[in-house]
Amino acid sequence: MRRLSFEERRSELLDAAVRVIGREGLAAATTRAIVAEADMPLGAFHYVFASRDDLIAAIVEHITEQERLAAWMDADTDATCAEVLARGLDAYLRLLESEPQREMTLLDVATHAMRHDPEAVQHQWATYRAAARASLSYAAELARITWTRPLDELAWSLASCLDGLTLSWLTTRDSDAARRHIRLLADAFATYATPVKETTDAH
Amino acid sequence: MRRLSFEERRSELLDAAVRVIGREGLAAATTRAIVAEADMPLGAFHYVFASRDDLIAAIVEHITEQERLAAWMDADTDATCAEVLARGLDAYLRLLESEPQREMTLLDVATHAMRHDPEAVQHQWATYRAAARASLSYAAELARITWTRPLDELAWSLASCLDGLTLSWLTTRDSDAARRHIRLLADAFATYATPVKETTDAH
DNA sequence: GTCTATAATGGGATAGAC
DNA sequence: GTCTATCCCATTATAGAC
Repeated sequence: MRRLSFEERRSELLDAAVRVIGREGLAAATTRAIVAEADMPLGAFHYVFASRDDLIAAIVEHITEQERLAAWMDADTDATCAEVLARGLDAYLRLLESEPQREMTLLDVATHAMRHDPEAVQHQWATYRAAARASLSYAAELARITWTRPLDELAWSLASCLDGLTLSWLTTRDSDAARRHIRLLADAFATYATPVKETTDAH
Repeated sequence: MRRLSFEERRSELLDAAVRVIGREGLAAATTRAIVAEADMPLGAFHYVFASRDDLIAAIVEHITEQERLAAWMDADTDATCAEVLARGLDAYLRLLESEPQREMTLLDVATHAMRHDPEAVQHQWATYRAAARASLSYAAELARITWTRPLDELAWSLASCLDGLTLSWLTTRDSDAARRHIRLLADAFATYATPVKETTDAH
């Protein structure tokens, strides 16, 4: 029918697979379901991917490229460190609430890859950690503070807390409790902030 | 061959299923693989379970009965609140390190059940939260403190942090970072502790 | 290059002999 | 009650027509 380049086909199949997994889970993402979602004939699948396993491996990398902390902090006002962090975490929670399938897809693929491709998972989580690190740096800038503990350590902790927030919200769907938890987390991290000397503030 | 009661059979099949899922993941836990693990003929499966879905649903409940915080805190010394908590969290981490399959099984089953039986997952996480609550109460007793925030709120947060610790350790396998994170968590929760007046200490 | 038709496998469930 | 043999379906992968 229509003529697609290798890359277009690959990309459409990956997107279709992500949609199917989001709706019905990894187990339901058969080659048939994926090509149906992408509106291609079954045979087209193997133009691009050697096997179903091959596609699933590709999904791990495909997902990693997406930023988890996309809509993070806003440079709004003169907020305290805890407020800046709480706002950032709340933005993440709102993303989670609006697109829970996104993170469920992530969990599905991650649990699969933990067994079949551990290195890919470690790489994926390293990406999250880097994002957490960047967010902490940015928060420090906004709140005009510096961190009193190594940024890498705090980033590991923040990434871990985000994992926990994700899993516990997905399982309980208790948004009020999640928001109370966010306040607690923000306060906890703010403990490791100290005001930076302003240049305009010198004596 | 040998004659087993309904309950014995059921229990052996569930245990076998948990072992298979632990080793190879939920997708690999076919009826054939499970009965092979339990050393039963294929037909025996349907003596007990109407279908494979039926067994998977039963696994969720079966797992929930197991305590996640089994080996928690020891009543050892006159420790501070943060120390008691850190020791408890460290005990959990050691359990995780020694039996990672246990938690991977849990994740596999939970992600499956999130789509197919959300209520069962909420029930499972409610159990974890109750265990977290009990642990916080016990820690308060050991460290002779009371909590300055509602116990239920702190329990939700602790359970969430445990979820995060689990997921981030499983994905990174970085035990050193996990232990640094545990110190941070213990300090954060200790923030909400205040010394209780001792009865021997009155006036 | 594209797609249909089919081979080959593996799985859930069950019938029916013992 | 127990287990073997089998049915039937869904799946992956491919061969081969267009």
